[in-house]
Amino acid sequence: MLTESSPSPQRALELVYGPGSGRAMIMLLGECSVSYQGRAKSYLDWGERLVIVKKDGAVLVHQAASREPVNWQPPGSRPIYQALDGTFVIRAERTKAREYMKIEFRRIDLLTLKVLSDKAELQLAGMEEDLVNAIVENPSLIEDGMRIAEKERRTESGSVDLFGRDRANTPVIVEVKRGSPGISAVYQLEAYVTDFRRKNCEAKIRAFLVAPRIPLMVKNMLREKGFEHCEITLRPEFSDDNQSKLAEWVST
Amino acid sequence: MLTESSPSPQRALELVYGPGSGRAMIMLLGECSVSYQGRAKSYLDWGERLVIVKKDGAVLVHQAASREPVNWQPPGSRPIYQALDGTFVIRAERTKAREYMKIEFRRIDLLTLKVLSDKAELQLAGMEEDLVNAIVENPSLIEDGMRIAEKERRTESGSVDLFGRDRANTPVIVEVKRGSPGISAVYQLEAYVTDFRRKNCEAKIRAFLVAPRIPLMVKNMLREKGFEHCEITLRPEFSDDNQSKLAEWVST
DNA sequence: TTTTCAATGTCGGAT
DNA sequence: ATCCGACGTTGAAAA
Repeated sequence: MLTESSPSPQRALELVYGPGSGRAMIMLLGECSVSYQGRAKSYLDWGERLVIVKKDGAVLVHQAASREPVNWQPPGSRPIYQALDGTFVIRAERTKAREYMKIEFRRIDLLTLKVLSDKAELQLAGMEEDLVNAIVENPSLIEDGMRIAEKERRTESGSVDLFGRDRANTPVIVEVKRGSPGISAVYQLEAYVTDFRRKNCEAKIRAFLVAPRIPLMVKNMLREKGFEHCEITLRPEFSDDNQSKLAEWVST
Repeated sequence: MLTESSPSPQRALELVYGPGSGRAMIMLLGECSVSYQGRAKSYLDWGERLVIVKKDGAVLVHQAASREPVNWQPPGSRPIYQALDGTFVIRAERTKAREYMKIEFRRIDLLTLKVLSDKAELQLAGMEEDLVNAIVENPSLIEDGMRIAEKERRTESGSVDLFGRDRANTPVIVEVKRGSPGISAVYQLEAYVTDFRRKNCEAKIRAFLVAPRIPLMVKNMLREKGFEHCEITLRPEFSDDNQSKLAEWVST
């Protein structure tokens, strides 16, 4: 790790182009301004911020508040550094999307470089796919006698998460949302139902919207269109050996 | 600014609870593991990362790559710090959503605190609203003779960006997207058109989807449903005195 | 507070 | 490469 307080622009240049800097994460604390042009255009006047340059070309400008960077460049940019007129400049260009960002530091309080050694990958549970899989394994969560025939059925009017048949062998489509579904989920169901009826000359089809919680407005729309809904909440759990990690988490 | 290399957990505790720490941004570089439970559940095994704690309660865990933090807590959490068994622990709980995150450091390479002085706000141009306004000012961008009567018309079947009439006085609705629109944009148009026809007993209505670029599949769906589309790209520009900043940007 | 929708969304997977 | 949909989306504005 390499860290230095109040480096001059020249000194900063030496550091960011020094040995091993290509694989290092670079952090700068200081007073800067930021210009961006690409899909949109922005300008951020002088102020103190934290700038992070990652080895994959991601560049983040963080202000004192908010989870989101105020300016950024996604991975894939190629940052270059310059010392100009007593300022330290970072330019990051994304060739793929023709997007440019320029960060100008007129004061650097702290410059840090560190190669991060990190082989771990995030283990994550509780996403929409987990809920879909739970229903596939136990279709009676939706209704007794339900059978799931297909997952991720894609058609020209979009994709539906589950396709199956109920006890009476009536076709059933199921749209699953892990969060609070909006009106668009109803549109999606409706579009698929319309498409199905036209294609299969089959008048009868049932449509379910499954989510942990469904807003009243959405429920009303569903009822109005003759669709059904089903509120299912799953406690997020890791599937297998990660259970040990889970146990650890709960205990502490 | 306060920065220290390889502080002990006890020393780190003194620093993060020291004077002025409440308003400071806290940055930690070191080896940590992260557990999260809330809307989902996750575990991230030991590895070297950058952790940022902001004054608004936002907590970010950044790995060596990607624009996104691997774990985080949104603004509003209240982080607490502990020194336990030779480790330094950050716990951040979001009361509102009942979400918990625990970060455990078994080695801290660098701990930095800094109060960021930053009064600037981002100036941004090129959003969807700018495209909508451009069409309002010059409706012929869509079609000759077009008149816009209403902006942001919201109904129970959703909202449509623009409402107007064409040369023949036929009602026209326009949905505007600044990015590449998905199928859901077509659903939205269709829902509105259906609603309009039912409510107004007026058979004729035209529907436009406007975007810089429209995927083929979406175009096909539009054609199939009798809707129209229009590809418009606007160069993002600041509206007024910010032009000076723009000029500066272009010149450098 | 809840709902709704945009975002320089980002990201991953499938075609 | 484009397209498509999920995301612990986040964030802001309106009801």
